[in-house]
Amino acid sequence: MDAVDQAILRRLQRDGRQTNRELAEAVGIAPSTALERTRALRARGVITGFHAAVDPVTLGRSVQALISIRIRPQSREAIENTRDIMAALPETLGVFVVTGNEDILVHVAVPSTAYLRDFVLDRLARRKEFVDVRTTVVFDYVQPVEQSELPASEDRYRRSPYA
Amino acid sequence: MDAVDQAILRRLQRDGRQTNRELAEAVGIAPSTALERTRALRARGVITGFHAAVDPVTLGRSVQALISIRIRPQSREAIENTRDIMAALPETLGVFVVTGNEDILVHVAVPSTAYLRDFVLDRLARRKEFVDVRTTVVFDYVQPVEQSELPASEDRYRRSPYA
DNA sequence: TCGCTCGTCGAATAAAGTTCGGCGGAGAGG
DNA sequence: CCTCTCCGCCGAACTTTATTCGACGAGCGA
Repeated sequence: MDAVDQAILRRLQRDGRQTNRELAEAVGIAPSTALERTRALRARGVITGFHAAVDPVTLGRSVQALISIRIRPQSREAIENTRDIMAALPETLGVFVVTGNEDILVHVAVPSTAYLRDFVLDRLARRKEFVDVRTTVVFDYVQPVEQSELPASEDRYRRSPYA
Repeated sequence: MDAVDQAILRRLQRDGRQTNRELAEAVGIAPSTALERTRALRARGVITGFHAAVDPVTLGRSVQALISIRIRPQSREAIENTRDIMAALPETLGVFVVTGNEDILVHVAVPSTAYLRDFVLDRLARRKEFVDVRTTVVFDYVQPVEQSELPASEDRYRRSPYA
């Protein structure tokens, strides 16, 4: 993970479809080397895949929400099952398994608040293992286009630069 | 947005780097048509971009958290500023602007719990416009590889199939 | 200093993206 | 019911790109 790898990672997060030549020139190496570097990043598991980003609004899903769910019994099996079931729903954008009062947080995108109400009341609140379901409307959700390197580095790696 | 467009969207979300020929064959159209369809999806804003997905753990960021922040004064300006500042931090994976007790939810990935503590205490809790900061550890975060179409369709579009 | 190793390079080859003229089906108007 | 028009689809030609692979050279250990 030298500076070149970081530059490649940064650029591929911004645009995963730029040509290999373009990428190579931008980071200052030969195309064949860029190809090899990118392959290595994939092989090492740093890059897990390339995906098209879709705008939910253009698909008629303009309402987003975060749904907190408290699950009882609080067993590994129950929570992992719920996580997978929620992730498989077409409404779901993401699922967090969290500490705190609630066990799971589900990020969904739906067409309307009426749809959201029916979804929550008919699909979630009815389940008896969900002892508490709380819904929060999401006004805005932004994701950085790139997941940059942390300021801490070298010998201070894994430690905080804010201490 | 016919069935072919949906198939293209589904496949490109799974793998944004498959060849156009492969995509064309899979959805049953000519490569030139697949290219035109994909272009149209981009032009219409359905596809907003192509991005490499990066695994935070391989970059030494194995701890994830959700940080709830209550902001006062609760002005549009203060909240939008905070949203943008948080999104620009290297630790940040995503920012939600939400209803409820808190105003903003920040999803971060950091190297350790010690790093998280310093980040929260030194970078966030010190700000006087943040009147409440609560941190929740994320055990697991999963995202569906594809954002599928909702069951409701045709004349029932925008309405819930669960009513 | 010598020899080994590994990353890099660049040219050759294979494969893919891209363009564009023409074809054909669907729908509107007569 | 017929005909005209329009639009999307197709496929071959062309351009650009990805990919392979043998060789070079810097860095390092012996």
